Amino acid sequence: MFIKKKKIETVDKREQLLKTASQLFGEKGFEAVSTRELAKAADVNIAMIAYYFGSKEGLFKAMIEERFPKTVTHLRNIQKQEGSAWDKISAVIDLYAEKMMGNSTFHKLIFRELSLEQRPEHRDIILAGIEKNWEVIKTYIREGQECGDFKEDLDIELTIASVFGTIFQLINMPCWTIRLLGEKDEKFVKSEVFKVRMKKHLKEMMKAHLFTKQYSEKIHPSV
Amino acid sequence: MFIKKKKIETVDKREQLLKTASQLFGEKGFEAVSTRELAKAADVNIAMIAYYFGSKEGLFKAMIEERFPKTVTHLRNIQKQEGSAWDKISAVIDLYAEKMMGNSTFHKLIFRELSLEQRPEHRDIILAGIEKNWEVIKTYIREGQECGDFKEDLDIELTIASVFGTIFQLINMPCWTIRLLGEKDEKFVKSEVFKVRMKKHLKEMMKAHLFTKQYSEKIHPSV
DNA sequence: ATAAATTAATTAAACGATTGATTAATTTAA
DNA sequence: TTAAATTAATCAATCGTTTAATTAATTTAT
Repeated sequence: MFIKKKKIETVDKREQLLKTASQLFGEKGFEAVSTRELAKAADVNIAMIAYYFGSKEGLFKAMIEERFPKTVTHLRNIQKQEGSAWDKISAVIDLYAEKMMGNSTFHKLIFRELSLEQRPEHRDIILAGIEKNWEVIKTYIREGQECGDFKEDLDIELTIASVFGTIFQLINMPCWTIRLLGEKDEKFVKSEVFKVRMKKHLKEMMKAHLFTKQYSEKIHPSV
Repeated sequence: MFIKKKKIETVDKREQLLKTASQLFGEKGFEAVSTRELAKAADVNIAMIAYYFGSKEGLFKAMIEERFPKTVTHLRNIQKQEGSAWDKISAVIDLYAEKMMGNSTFHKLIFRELSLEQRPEHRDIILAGIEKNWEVIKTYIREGQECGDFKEDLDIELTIASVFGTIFQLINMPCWTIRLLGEKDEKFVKSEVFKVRMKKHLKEMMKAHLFTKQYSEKIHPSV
């Protein structure tokens, strides 16, 4: 009943629906967006939601599954490149800063879904996509520990939570962030200036947190 | 039509509504909770929502305004106590860890509201309540800088974002946290064990981040 | 190659259910 | 006795979904 043969010349209304859903659900939340509003914004007839996705819920699920960023590939590419453990952590910070700033409405939606006790099935899909990434990041931290650069007694999991939490807090609540920074326009949170500042802070904080005192003295010799 | 004389002996149904609203809105989100479900869970007639709060929206707003934690008083109490700048930062971490863990459904709701582009009026109420707190925390960090304990070139605002972001990430997305930590039960996120672990991580990270290398050597002399 | 048959895509209209809100009547307390 | 508190019933509006009809594209048969 669903996917069959395909017309080749018409505008892809399925894709329009996915795009609009990501935008509106991200801004307003799943329940706050009606199918009528969504269809109108996507310039598509309401019935196309059922036609392509079965239901509003089905559209939401498809959107998560199809739009979920395949970050694990990028993370593993970092491994292949030469460089110290710190270089890899630094690259991880860059990667997530770029990904989450470049797709902030989608990430709002993802994390909001994780904070809700609705739709546990969706939470499982999301978490399955994220979990693999943590293992790669853990590898890099352990690598730094094994070569003696990083502290032995780190709480690796909560360190990861701090990196994600910082980016999430800043990106997903723009109104919070601009008030904290004394800015006027919420667009600042999407600016290059802010991205550079966020990366700098995270790297400096993580440097201080991860490196042993010995290493810290090596690269920052005291007077 | 709204607040008038008050019975003294009857169960306070207004309070029941506020309590239930905080719980259900926190778990499911504002739009996902119907007035009927809410009234039933509060064991109260639907019409009481309009009677006491005018509307569902009014209940939500009243709940935010009346239940919003008055943290700024506790923060200023920290100032009064004797102790180094670090002692104060440490007390701030303890305070927020306790507050947010002790009232996690409410905080879910607050932060979710900030991530939405709905109801800007509510965002303003929330932010007005938070903003004052930041100023107090900034004072403590500057105090540490002035006495030479803390680094001069800190990004104070983003440091605050890291503390909030870490706690928020861990508390408000329990399913995320237990997957990261390899735990089975979401109740772990509410446990004393976890609270201690979170505080320890945050304090160690902030110590490394805030203190100058000189100070770090003083309290952690190298071999 | 072309007409007929078939299937996919799209539409406007309507479905029953549920939504938040309100009514008018009743109970409760002062 | 009077005003506050509470109730069951009902309101119009909107919800997600479905229908039945139509158009557009593709396949099949000639």
